[in-house]
Amino acid sequence: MLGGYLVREHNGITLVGRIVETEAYLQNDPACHASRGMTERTRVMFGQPGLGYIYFTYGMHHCFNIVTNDEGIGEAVLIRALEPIKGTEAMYAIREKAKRDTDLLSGPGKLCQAFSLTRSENGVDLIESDLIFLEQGKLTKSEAVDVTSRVGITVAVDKPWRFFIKGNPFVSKGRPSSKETAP
DNA sequence: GGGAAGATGTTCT
DNA sequence: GAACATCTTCCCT
Repeated sequence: MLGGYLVREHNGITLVGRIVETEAYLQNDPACHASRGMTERTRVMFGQPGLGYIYFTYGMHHCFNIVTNDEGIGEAVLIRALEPIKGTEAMYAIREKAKRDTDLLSGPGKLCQAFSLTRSENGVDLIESDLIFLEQGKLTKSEAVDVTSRVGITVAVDKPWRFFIKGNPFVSKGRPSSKETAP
């Protein structure tokens, strides 16, 4: 999934971002919303692969996931950061706080705001939709994938399920949540 | 430049 | 009523 493109048509403007950072959430993973069974909120995660699962958290932020496993299995990949490719002017207009390109999409809450993804887009079919969909892309020769533990969680912090393009400036600044104790 | 805490609403116990 | 897959601001170094 890293290196692919997320395309969003909004108000007649095309926004494109390249996926540079993701996290995996599996069903038997305590940090995954679906680990405690299906609820009203996590229903989409148990749907067919290719759906977009969007939830609201911390009172002011949305997070965008892509459902990955078969129907009946609650697993998804969180999109944590995108590299702005197209429509950056519209992103700046929405995100007034952003001063540089690296401020626009470098975090799950930021990219949802810039792409205008809210709960009303929850459950969208990324394969059928003309408004939100994915395009294929791949890593260049000089790019490498790095892996760390995940960010912003309090359980299963030792699971190395955060994937990102090594050295890419648009990866979020969040540090892995595993406790790094001095040797 | 970096760490700590506040903001704020939905979901689940 | 507590927790939360975060972002921003404020204050310190």
